[in-house]
Amino acid sequence: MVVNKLALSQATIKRIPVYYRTVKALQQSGVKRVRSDRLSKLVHIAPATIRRDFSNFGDLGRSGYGYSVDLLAEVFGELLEVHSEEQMLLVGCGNLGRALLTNNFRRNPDLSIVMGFDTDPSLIGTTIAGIPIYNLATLSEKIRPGMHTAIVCVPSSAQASVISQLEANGITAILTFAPKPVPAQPGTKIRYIDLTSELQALLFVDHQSKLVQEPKTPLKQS
Amino acid sequence: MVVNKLALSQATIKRIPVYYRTVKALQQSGVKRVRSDRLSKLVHIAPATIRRDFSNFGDLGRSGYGYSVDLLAEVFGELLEVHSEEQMLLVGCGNLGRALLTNNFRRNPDLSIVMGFDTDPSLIGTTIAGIPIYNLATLSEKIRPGMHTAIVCVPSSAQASVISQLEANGITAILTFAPKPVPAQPGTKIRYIDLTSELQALLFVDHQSKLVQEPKTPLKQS
DNA sequence: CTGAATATGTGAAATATTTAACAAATAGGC
DNA sequence: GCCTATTTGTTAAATATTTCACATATTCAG
Repeated sequence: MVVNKLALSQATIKRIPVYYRTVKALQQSGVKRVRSDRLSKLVHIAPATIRRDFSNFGDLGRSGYGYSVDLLAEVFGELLEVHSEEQMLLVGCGNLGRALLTNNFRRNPDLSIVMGFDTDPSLIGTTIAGIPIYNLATLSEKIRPGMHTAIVCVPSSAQASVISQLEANGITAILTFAPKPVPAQPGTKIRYIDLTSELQALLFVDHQSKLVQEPKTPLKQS
Repeated sequence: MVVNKLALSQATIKRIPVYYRTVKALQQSGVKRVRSDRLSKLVHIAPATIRRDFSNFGDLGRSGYGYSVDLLAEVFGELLEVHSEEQMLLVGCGNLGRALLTNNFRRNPDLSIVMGFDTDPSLIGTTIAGIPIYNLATLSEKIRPGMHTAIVCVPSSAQASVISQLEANGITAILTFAPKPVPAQPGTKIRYIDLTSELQALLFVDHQSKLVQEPKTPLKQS
């Protein structure tokens, strides 16, 4: 096996896709080399953090030169297994599901939603953006071997049931937009995207920062 | 001013909305008290972390009893300023924008998108889910005083320009789905939601965990 | 009212993550 | 080829966050 298990921190793992996207963009602009401080401005991550992250993957850089963009693209592409297309399924073809099906990660040729599932009879049998929508009850018939990944856009109330169905059918990686945590089987990785929480946390810090900046009702000019 | 500036960690801030949602749900089920270990199972956060988070807001709990659900709901609601409706605008009414307009945080009566902006002539002047869509060029005319928050669903290439327009019109909190970091003015808080990165990081950890679990091609049963 | 049971709040330890700072290595002009 | 300017990789320090463990406070049954 080519890839060894790396002891990467969670923080580093979350940054790998960001690095990958950025060096790919540089590569496509014809840039051949990049220094950690230049990259820092592009990704908003401190140069020292970038260098430390990169050092996990061997000595990628050269003192006094920087990093080869091509090499970085290759290394991160390998880590993310960009060489093989990940065929994913999506459950819940409401507004958000439809938006994701339509968008379908077109910028990333290695990510592709290939089928959708729903329980709404008016959707079953149709296609959205060319992707067929099946009855969720027929999941086990439609799923193809080698599919490990699902995107879940169902209401919180339906989520637990949907996720256990997915697990029963060999899905091990799930991205879900319903914020209700569910007990997952040991082998299953679930990532929750909680838009309301993100927004509320943003509003909270925005308001907090205004509390400090606000002038303390000055009685006189001075 | 009632609310004092609190020195909360970023980690704690991100959890406040989760706590709020959960205690609200408990409250609506008629639950009156909750212990940190019970809450832990609901939110998937360690009991000690919950207690430490809560201790930031004063002595909310009582030994041998737990926490009053009503009190928690009140405290977190106050922190998040749920009493006043946050009127937000959305820029970019493509697939994702349309999905968010249609959904419009209905579960949260205090969050509301009240207008959309786009540059596409075929959208300008229409409504989506009852929300009017205006020409982005007329932002300064349409925006209402007291609006501080925007959701951005435009392509990465348009993002920098859109964000500086928003800043020029008094927007200080921005949630965006375009992953390209932009230089923001000091007072502006920007939160990036990067779906592709989330998905790639998820796939990465899923694959990593399989590398360990995989049996090492056993030669014989034993 | 008493005492056993319970569950908080927190000091201290453990863990995770970022950042500073610099020796060592390389680049590239001359 | 030499020498100076760069820029890495990394050690050590700083910061951030989580978790343990338990003294203390409160509950509630009898």
